[in-house]
Amino acid sequence: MKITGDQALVKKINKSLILHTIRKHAPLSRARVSEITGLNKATVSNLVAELCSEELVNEVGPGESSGGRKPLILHFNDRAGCVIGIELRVRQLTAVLCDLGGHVLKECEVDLENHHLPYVLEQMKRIIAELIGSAPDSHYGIVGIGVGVPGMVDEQGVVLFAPNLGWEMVDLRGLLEQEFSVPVTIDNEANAGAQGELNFGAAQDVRHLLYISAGSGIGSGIIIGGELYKGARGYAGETGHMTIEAEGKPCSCGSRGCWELYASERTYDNPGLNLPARTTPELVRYALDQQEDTLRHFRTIGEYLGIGVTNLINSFNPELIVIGGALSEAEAWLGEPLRRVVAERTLPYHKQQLEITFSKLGSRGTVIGAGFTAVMHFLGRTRVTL
Amino acid sequence: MKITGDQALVKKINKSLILHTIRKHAPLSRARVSEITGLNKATVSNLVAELCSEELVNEVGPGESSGGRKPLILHFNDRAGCVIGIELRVRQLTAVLCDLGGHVLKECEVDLENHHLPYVLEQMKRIIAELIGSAPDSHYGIVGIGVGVPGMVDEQGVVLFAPNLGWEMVDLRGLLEQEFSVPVTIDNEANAGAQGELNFGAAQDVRHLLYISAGSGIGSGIIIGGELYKGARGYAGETGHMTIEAEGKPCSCGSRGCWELYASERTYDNPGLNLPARTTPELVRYALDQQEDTLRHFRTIGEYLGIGVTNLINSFNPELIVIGGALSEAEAWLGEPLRRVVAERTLPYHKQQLEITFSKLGSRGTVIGAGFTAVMHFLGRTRVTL
DNA sequence: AAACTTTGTTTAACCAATATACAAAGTTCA
DNA sequence: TGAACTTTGTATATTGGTTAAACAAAGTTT
Repeated sequence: MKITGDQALVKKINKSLILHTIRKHAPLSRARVSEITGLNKATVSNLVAELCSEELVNEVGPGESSGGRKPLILHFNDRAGCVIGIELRVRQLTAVLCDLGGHVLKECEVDLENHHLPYVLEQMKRIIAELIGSAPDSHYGIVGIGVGVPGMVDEQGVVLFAPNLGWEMVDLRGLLEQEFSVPVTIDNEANAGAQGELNFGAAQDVRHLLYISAGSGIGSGIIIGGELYKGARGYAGETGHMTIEAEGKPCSCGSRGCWELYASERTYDNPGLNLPARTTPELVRYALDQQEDTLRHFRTIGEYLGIGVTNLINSFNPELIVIGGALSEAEAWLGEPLRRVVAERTLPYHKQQLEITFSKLGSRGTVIGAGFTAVMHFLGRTRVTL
Repeated sequence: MKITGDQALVKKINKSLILHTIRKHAPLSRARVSEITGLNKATVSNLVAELCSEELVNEVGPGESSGGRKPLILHFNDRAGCVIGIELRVRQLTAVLCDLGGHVLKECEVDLENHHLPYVLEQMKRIIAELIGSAPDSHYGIVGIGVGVPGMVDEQGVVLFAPNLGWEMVDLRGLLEQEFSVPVTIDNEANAGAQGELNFGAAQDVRHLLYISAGSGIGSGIIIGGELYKGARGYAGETGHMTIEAEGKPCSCGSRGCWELYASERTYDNPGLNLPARTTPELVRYALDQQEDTLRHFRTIGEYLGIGVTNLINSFNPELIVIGGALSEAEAWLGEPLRRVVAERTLPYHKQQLEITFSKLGSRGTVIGAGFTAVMHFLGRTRVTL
């Protein structure tokens, strides 16, 4: 049964529109909301009253007059509730407590000793419980938990396959919802990162974004029309296994010449390179000391990143590309070769209008994005397409 | 100013829903429409009455009773108007006159002697005028012209770049609208093909479709959520220039190792191959005669197609992939190697749920799709996303 | 202090969907 | 055969949302 139109829907659309207008443009008056949205002043007044009584919006007193009656200033009430954002990584678990505005209230980290599901789940539950315990009192309390995991996730929040954890078909959402009785959203780590940059980082208000998470592998978060695109079964964006050398090195995925064999931290293990270290933070320090092998290798990685990025540009024609993940810390050395290769290899029209930047949120992008996914899930959004 | 909700919008949503329900499920009764859409019977009655008086829907008399009063059968009125679909190719111009149901009423073809804009435009105008002249009388007359061109097109219908025609920045929509005073839609040839398969061919009711047009080059039409995805500037889907060999053959686009150098008709010119012909239809005949070099080459093309298709699967995770374009005529020889390579190279979860088929509409897919784009533009569609 | 501006609310009107009742036209089964 | 049931489609009154217009409140300008 499809979605039909009735008055309830109209109200939902307009209320959602007003809520998100206030969230993005606060502080502002009812009159300004009416101007921005095109809704009648009376409609705005009514719906704002409801939003206020739902504690999602606050009236914080009069503002400056612009030649008439003083406006009553509205704010989105960041403190109406809290969410928990979690990033599950290979060696660590990062978790944050955020308010509805995405402000981090508390942060913690645990090292993981192994990847057995019961153990990892135990750690997650412990850290979540701890954060929930330290959450400030609020009208809605904890409204959701968002998790970013290094693997493929379907629409139901089942981790289909996470090679770095050795997980297959883990119903992570079910397990966490059962424990905490709040809505849980599970997302691929790159998708969470994309959400973070889209809402708080380098990609605010971008319609078509490609977020590339380059770390121990490569994954992409694809935002189309302001909306996360997950594909038919939820595992779009597995770009690390894009072939860039038809007869290249064999990959653990069963294919050959995969992009991430040439442009991720997986290259560090290559013995021929003579690298003085095996982790990005260490190599960054060597690069700062002008260590030759490191500089050369970063240049190579940058160039290979450029090849894959070019492929994605040709397919998606995004407005903006954001490079995130552990490798983004090497921006200083990757940026030039990456942009050079993209400029060399893309079609002329792409060059003019495409921007490539590195993550603004750095290593916290994913965990903030995961949390924010839960916020958006709580607030909802109803829109019309013509 | 954003889209707001009011009663007019509600009506638009429901009317659009009913119209498209009838279009897809006809013949059917009002009661059935009410069931399918979830709308109240009275609402359906009212809106169907309007659609009838607008001639978009016809009541064609009573149907079979299922134990009660006989239903009054409704049809979408294919004959309420006509559209013209045009496919502009390198050597030819194909045009069809279609009714609103996508049925071809008349078809013609012109050979092109050169690609100078004035000459091509002259031919297009002549052929369009001829088809308009032969259109049957109908309530709305000619409601639009849809064109598929081998190049990149922006949202305004400007052909940004069409290397095979030597065109740059041609405002084709403007030129045609000025001449004929009906809405004109211009689309990339692969996008038009995707629309054709989506509505009439191998991909009916698929939500996420990837249509790959393999001919003199390779282009892709990307359907996301049932909607054509054009990217930030309208040139998403330029997948032919995806790198599959980082240091491969240089391409005329300025890059190297582009997919279409290995998996399109561009391979035919490679002197080392010893091919007995240089066009797909001829080679198909040789393949039918078991000509060895031809069979081997088709196998190679199929394998390389598989590599690129794998890349796109990893990025987009579509529900269905349809291979169209001139090379689809060689399905018998391309299918096995293509599917084999995809099976070898994709991640395990992709294999289970992905289908790869070849175009059902064959060479007419593009021109029908182009026409149908004009139909959809005329009918409009208003929907809600939660 | 009078005139004008700006903000936000109140009022009445409008209109689309809906539930409900109902009419029309069929089938089923004793 | 005819009474009971089914199905289809329409008519009616109600509901509940947006809106235009008037208005009230609170400021600025001259």
